[in-house]
Amino acid sequence: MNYWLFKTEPDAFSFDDLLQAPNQTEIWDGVRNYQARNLMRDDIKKGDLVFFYHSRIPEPAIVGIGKIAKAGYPDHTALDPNSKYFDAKSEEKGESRWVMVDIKAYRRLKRVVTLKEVKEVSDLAEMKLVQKGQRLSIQPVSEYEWKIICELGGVTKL
DNA sequence: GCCAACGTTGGC
DNA sequence: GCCAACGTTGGC
Repeated sequence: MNYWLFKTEPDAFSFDDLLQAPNQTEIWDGVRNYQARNLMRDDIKKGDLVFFYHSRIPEPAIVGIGKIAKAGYPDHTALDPNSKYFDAKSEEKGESRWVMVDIKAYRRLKRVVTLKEVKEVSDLAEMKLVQKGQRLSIQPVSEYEWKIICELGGVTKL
């Protein structure tokens, strides 16, 4: 079992949107960064748990937990000329060079854990989230960090 | 293969 | 909305 953190701008797609999706499951498409893609392709497995992080808002925060419902598979939006995620290079090749996963809502945190709080906890100082210049939209989270944040979020039992 | 120009991310 | 930090692109 591995743990991850996915960033999203809630104006575009929020944890509430995931809760309201059919079967509370949605494709995680549109990732166009090689590092993030490689994590989805190689390391993210069905059943892994994911912190849902809301970025680019006045108080960025971890708000919920999702579970990987389907491991990495080709992101077909790269081949769809009508998609905002269309990728000409994938089309040239005839196959998508990008990867997506399916994620299912699992648990809302009882309390959101803000970026500010994460920065204040010395045991979380190593988290990618709080490293300077870290923009990766999909990040690994250690089991230790996972537990601390669950505790801060009021989630004691998964 | 270098690197300037450009585009994106995301906290503030 | 600004802008620093990054990632990608493409001419050479």
